[in-house]
Amino acid sequence: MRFRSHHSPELPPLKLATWNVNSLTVRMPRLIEWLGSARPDVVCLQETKIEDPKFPHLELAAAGYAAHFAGQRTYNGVALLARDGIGAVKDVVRALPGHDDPQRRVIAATVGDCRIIDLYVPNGQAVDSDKYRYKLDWCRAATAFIADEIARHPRLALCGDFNIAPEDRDVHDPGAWRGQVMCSEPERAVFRGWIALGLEDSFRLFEQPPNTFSWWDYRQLAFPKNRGLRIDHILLSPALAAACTSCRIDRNARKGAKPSDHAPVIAEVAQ
DNA sequence: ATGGCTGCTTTGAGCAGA
Repeated sequence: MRFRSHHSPELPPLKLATWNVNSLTVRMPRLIEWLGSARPDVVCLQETKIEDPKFPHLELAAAGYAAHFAGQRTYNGVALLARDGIGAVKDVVRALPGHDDPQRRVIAATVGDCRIIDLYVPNGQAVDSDKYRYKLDWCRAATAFIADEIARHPRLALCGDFNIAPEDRDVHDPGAWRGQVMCSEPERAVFRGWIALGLEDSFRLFEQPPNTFSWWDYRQLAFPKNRGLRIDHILLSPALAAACTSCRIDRNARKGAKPSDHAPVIAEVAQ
């Protein structure tokens, strides 16, 4: 038998993206435009802030994407978009098993031959707050879920707004942020714990410009001054990491009128 | 200097985000 590469050179790479849109209702025009220009195959959205019956799935279908979602009024809410023709979407999970929680922060599904997990990790507000304890408890439940998913799906991508800046180089001013929420040692230990499950941070597989971030505060001209954090991530299982050809943050999507405070992260995986 | 934007709320000043 003739040698055959695992990857098919005739197929374009699979394009995975994650984006906290901070209200899908407000961001729909920008999302539709961005889908048309970036043409991702799979998109994980966070902070949709919309109830399932009101989810704009018809508009997304018209743009060429099938949508699956787990939403609620006002806060939180996640969605998973799959470009038409990329493969069937199966085995959708809309909550952390065994974790009783009214907040809609997770959706997972198999898209084609890849397992996709979309997380909206709690913000945590401040390290001395109840919300911080909720964040760490939620992350503990997420860790068990992720481990179980990895065991059953070798081709897996863990995407989302983690609300964790994993290292000081992911922070515009590490001194000011030291020990603060999103940078505290217990949160960074959670991130390292997910890496320890065998995942790789796709962003760090490649040379990156210094001071590349995915979130900037709306206030104080933080974006033009590039005072941001890298808190949105795409982690890949070994099978996908080995085939990953790029990862970048689409800073342009943070520009212009009515932006989300987050920019999308996009990773490409050879098929 | 503890604010500063933005989105949401049975519509208003308060919460939450990060």
